[in-house]
Order: sequence, then C-alpha cells, then structure tokens
Amino acid sequence: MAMSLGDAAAGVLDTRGADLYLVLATYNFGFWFNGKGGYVFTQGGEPAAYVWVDGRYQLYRGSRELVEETLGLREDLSGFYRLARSDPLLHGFAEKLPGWRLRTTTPWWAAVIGVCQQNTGFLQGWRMLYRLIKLYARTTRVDGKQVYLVPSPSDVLSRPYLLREAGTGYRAATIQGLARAFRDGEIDTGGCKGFRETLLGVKGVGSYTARLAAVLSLRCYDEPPMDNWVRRLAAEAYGVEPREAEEEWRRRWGRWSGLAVIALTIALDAVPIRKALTRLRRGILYPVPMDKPTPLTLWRYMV
DNA sequence: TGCCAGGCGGGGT
DNA sequence: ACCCCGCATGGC
Repeated sequence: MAMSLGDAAAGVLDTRGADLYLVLATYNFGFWFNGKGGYVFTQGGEPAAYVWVDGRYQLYRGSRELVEETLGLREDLSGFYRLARSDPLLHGFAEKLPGWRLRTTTPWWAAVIGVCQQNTGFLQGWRMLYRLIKLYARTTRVDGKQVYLVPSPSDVLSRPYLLREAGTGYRAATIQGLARAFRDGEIDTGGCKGFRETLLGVKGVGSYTARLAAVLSLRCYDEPPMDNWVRRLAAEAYGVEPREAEEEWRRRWGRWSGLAVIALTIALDAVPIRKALTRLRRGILYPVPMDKPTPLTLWRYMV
C-alpha cells in the first residue's frame, strides 16, 4: 500500500538542538550509518526508523517519539553541559560538541558491548562486536534492503563457537552466560539498580560492565563505569590518587557521572591511556582527525 | 617477539 | 580493605 503525503510514517524529527550527525556517528558501524543517515533500533532491537542527519526520518515501526527517545533528543543535557564547560577534562567536549546526545542500544547488546571492553583496547573491543554481527549474520528486510541485526541471545546459544571465532577470547563464556540469563528472563531491565544487580549475577560481569551496560541502554548515569583508563585520567586532571578517582568523579558529576565517562572517551578519541595522558597535558581535549578509527569515525572503517 | 590493554574472579594477607 | 595473579586475543 502506498504512503500518502503527510503520513505520520515520515517527517522531520524535533532535534531540540541536537546534532544528528554526531548522535548517529558515535560508536556506530558502516552498515548502519553512512555519514548521511542511519538506522535507529528500538526495544527488541528491530529497526524502527531510518534517520537522516538533517532530521528527516522514515518510520518502520513504533512511533516518532520512541525514535527521538532512543536518539536522546528528548533528554535535557543542559545540566551536564553546564558542568562540562568548567571541567578540566570535558571543557573541550562542551565547546566543540554541544549537540552530542547519547543514542541507546538494547540492554542485551549493551551488556555484550561492556564485556567486549574488558581488559582490552577500544579498537580490539569494537572489532569483536563487528565480527560478532558479521559472523552471526542475523538480518531483516526493511524498505527493500537487508539490514544487519545484532545476534540475539538464542543465536549465541545455538552457535556458541562463533564467539571464539569473533576473537572474544575468554570473554566468550561471559557472553554465553549473559545470553542464558537474558533468554531465561533473569535480567531485570525495568530499572537501574535491578538491571545492574541482575547483571552482576552473571559470572564475568563486574561493576564496570554492569554500569556501562546500564548507561548505554537505560541511561543510568548515577553510577559511573570506572575503568583503569578513566581512573588514571581523572586522577591526573583532578589531582587525586587513582583509588580516589571514583569518589571525586561522583562528587563533580553527580547524576551525570555515567554520561561524563562516555563523553570523555569521545573527547579523547579513545586513544590508549599513555597517549590520552599526553593529550590531557597538551590540552587536546576534543576529537581530532586521525588515520585510525575513533568513537566518531568507527563507521568509516567497519563497514 | 614478547609485552600489554576501558576487567574479573579467586586466592591470598 | 587491600594486593596479586592468570586469563584469550590481537596489535605494536
């Protein structure tokens, strides 16, 4: 059936000052975002819309409001940016990227993302995720095109050996444990505390992974995912010991603690800690063009 | 070529 | 409340 003009399935999003290029480009893959537009996945991980960076959208399911929510357009980050403007780590981010918003993913995939960041570099972790999607090759047809989906918990459980092929190493057992827990309904996705607590019940999921997953899927910013990278940068910038970094972080960022961690990875292009400390000392606290993938340019490299 | 990296758990003291 | 080690993998 043909869509008529003025149909609610197409239109223009209310961006409320957000920069959709930044929102879609951040931590994305080339098969979902091409620089001009990208797919937005909601709830069960199904594609809900295609959104262009100028704000136009084509809705596949759900509502415009749900798409805006997923893209972070309905969230007021003015309090976060006010703090960031006078922060020794994030003032450059606040100045250069005021239109950035956090695009969320599903609780399941957010947990997998967290596991793939454990004890590894940013790039290696995202390569694992890229290979997981390509190896499981789950797709759906939308608007006449085949679109990659993230593997589901049951996909993982029916072919667990692909986890190793994707290079996840010893994290494979943790991802498999997560898949079982999600499939069996043991993970409470209804609230921040419950989500983190039930995730912690899976062997191999610690506080960093649980908190990161909660930030990336439910916008739970109250508990910052502190890893060694953030701890050392915070220690240097705030003049505290690494062991005291979390306390200081929470004191400064309050309800925005988790969001500030994500922003910092973007600001410093997720470069390894040694280089990140050098950039901090030189005051290069905003994304710079590089010949390697960064959180903002990942999509150009992993197509 | 050996290191080592946005953790974690299990074992110590 | 600390400290220490091993762990799969791939990049430098």
